Amino acid sequence: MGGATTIEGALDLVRRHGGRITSSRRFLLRALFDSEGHRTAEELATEVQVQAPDVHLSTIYRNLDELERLGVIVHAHLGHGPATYHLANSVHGHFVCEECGKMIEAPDSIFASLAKSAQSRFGFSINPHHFAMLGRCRECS
Amino acid sequence: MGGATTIEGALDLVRRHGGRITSSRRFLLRALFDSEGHRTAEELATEVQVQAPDVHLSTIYRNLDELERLGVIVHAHLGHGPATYHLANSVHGHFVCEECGKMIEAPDSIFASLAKSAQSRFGFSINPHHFAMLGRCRECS
DNA sequence: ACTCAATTGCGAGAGATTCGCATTATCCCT
DNA sequence: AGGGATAATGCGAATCTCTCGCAATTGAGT
Repeated sequence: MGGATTIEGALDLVRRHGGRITSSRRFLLRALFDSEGHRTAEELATEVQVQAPDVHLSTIYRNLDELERLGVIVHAHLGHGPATYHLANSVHGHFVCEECGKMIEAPDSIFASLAKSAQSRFGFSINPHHFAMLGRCRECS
Repeated sequence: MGGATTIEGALDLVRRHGGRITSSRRFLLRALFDSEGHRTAEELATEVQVQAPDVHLSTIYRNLDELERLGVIVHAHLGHGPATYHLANSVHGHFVCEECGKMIEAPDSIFASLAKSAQSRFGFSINPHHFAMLGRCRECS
């Protein structure tokens, strides 16, 4: 939610918040919209640099931060490595096997009853997207 | 489970696995057993160094790793900062407010129905202790 | 005591991310 | 179109957390 469903929509959002449209932003958004994958800042930088070799990794980080503040993307931690980024309009939970690293994307509905108990027991509204739920996949159990 | 309920029990476990009883291990275990808190490696090092100033941070990390392999302690990630360590015999889930940082410890039972759905839908056995569940606490909602 | 392997202290290194700063580029206003 | 304010960039250095290599030390069985 929040977010934007197209590159131009995202750029509009940037503009409306006093930001400027730069080519690194355009390239980064293109990389992000290109696939629904979970990619690290480094991977995104590599993709952007195919078209614009001078875009620096620190610029990627700064733009990722800004796009996250604007609600266009979110980042998630799937394990001990670097964070991964993806579009905010396809948020979901993550189950990651501690043994083999396999990742399963889960619809929010699977967290519904946890959300309810956390709310009634602690007044806490969960956001199940940010950190993965670890465990063992079928094969590794 | 796994674990050990006393310092001497933990040291026995170390010994039985071919490890040696050193004073830094004893001091570290004392710090860990001293309180049920969630403490970072750095905090534990500071505590240990009150009694034994020469114990190096890297020694703390190595001993924490070993104690975790033996099942005496576990580490959890409660946010973007450093990992926190605590005794394995008091594992629990963590709800952390994204706004104010407040942390709530939750009994495993609250994850029971999520565990059941993850198992039946994906054959996945969850371990809800490692990464915190983010969200908003009552005050910040 | 003696020996051998486990452990330690120390500093350097690695991985991910952030920061400072001078330079460049975008956008708004004539 | 031209100019000025300021957002954004490139670059390297710094930060934070944790890991590693290595020589020196120490614990524990004989």
